Amino acid sequence: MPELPEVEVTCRRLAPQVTGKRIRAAHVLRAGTIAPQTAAGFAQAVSGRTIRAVRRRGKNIILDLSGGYAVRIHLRMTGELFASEIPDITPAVRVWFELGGRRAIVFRDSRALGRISVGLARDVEKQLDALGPEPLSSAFTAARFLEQARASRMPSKLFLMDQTHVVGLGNIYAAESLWRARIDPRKPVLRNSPSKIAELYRAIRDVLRDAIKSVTLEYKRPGKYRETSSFTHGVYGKEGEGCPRCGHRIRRIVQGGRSTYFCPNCQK
DNA sequence: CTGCCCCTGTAA
DNA sequence: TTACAGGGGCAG
Repeated sequence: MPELPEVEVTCRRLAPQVTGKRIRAAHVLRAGTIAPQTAAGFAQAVSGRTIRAVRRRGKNIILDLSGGYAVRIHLRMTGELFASEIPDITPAVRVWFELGGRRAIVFRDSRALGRISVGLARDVEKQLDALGPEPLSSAFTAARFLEQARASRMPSKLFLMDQTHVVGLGNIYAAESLWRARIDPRKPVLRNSPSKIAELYRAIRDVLRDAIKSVTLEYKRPGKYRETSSFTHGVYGKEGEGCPRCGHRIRRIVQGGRSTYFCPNCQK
């Protein structure tokens, strides 16, 4: 599920339901989900605190708590975070936060790769400062992006995904951004011309904004689950199909151990 | 850079 | 049975 657009929409939908609520208790059903502290230490640290804000930084969800604490949640591959009534404990429920009035926040994660931690807000902030700029904020400028791109020999796709040059892009939206900018994902990023990098900069922002819109619509249908959003993919998952732009067969390769889809004809 | 690991579910 | 999965940390 989660790249920046999905995490953003998760936060937007959670925030109005839990901001201002007090955490009565945290129930950790799988100890490994909490790191680096212990399950008991985590429950102890968050219990009794009030949720002041819900926000996103990259693919992380931050719950700002009273008393100068913050919870950091990373959904990884299959995590989901949502407000609900006291939940049924299905096997994928890893952690849930008991609020007042029979309300709860549930962290469900079938693969159990997601991670939750708590810390002093200033320490959490320090960790987040190590991440690159938010792509839809004013901190992410074309000039900064160009400067970073010209200094890296990484393949263009891995450059987009490593969360230090820009945050929030994962396997799908990195591939889609490159497709829109017509850049070969294997090409060392510094070998792209400045105008190509400028196109990529625009593509990243366009792709993410479009995806947030799609995911927002998707999540609005109550009770309906869908594996993918209505975001129209140009290449992702389309090995062997025709490129929507030029009709050439879309290829699948492996980079950094993960699938990359691209059009070898129009991505140069 | 590649490979391994963390985990589980689902499809080929 | 194997491959693969919208992530990321780490060792070599």
